[in-house]
Amino acid sequence: MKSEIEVFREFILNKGLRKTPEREQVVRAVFAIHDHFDVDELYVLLRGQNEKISKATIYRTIPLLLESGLIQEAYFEDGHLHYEHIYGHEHHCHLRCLDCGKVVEFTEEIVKDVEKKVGEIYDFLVTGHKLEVYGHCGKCKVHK
Amino acid sequence: MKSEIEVFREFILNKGLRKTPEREQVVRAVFAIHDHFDVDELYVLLRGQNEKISKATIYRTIPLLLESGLIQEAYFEDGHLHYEHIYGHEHHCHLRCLDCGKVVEFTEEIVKDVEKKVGEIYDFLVTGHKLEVYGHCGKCKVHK
DNA sequence: GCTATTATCGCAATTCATTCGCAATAAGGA
DNA sequence: TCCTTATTGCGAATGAATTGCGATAATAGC
Repeated sequence: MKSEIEVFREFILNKGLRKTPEREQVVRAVFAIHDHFDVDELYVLLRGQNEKISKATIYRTIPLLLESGLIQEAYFEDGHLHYEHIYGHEHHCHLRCLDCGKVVEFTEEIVKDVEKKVGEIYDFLVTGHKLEVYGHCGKCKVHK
Repeated sequence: MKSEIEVFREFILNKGLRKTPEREQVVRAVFAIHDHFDVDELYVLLRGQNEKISKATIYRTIPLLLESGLIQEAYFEDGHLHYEHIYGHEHHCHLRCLDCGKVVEFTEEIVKDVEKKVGEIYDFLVTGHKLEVYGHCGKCKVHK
């Protein structure tokens, strides 16, 4: 299996874009975080490693990572988007606590069937889905 | 079944808040739009009816509508949140075209089972879910 | 109904995420 | 190595959402 950097380089090449150290630093940072992340976390991480990358460059790299399928949007919270890397991971869904914000990942095969069925009914070429289940986690539901 | 205004009045009363014409205008606008909406659309709609409500008031009313269960966040797009009224409507999911942005609503009972199962496994009191399936619609997939 | 209290309103200013303009830099082809 | 131009970093600009504040108006108590 290709590494994320290899996948990214192929993508850059195919698009006729330029291979730059800044972009690859972002790719590495994204895959160094094994959790959901936002732009600011990437920035802090990279700056902490003495990389002098600018936030604008990170913002400009995000769409490339999305388009190349290395990351996806996970959720919108606290006024900004959060992402997660997906390359090399099996697809999963999120279970979120509405009180404390805790997020648990789970996998559910049956949603694949829903994809297929809905795609046929409405004549869509389905490429994916995002399922978020929410409620109150064990700790928080006590107070309800 | 109670009307949305009645539900809202009960909510306001229970919270010890005040019943104001501005808030109720927002409720009416929200239920006059039978589609997804954003704050600006509410503002334009209300202003077009010669209501002199301010945007700040709409922004301050949105959390009340969310908490009372009259509306929910539908998706984040074009840099801002979009909502939809849910009171009196059966739950539905969204099928979105990644190319033209077209959104189709569909219902899928089986997701209820997923909710139940996941809630038991992770000890969550599940209150709902949001499922978005995406891909390319009939018109757009031709060019792929 | 009248008055006092204070929640809510409108407005303008503020905050914060994200985008953009532009001059300097550097990637990659000739 | 040189040339073209994509990309960078910076700071300014944008735009959604929030907030401070004085004015207004909704309720509770009389």
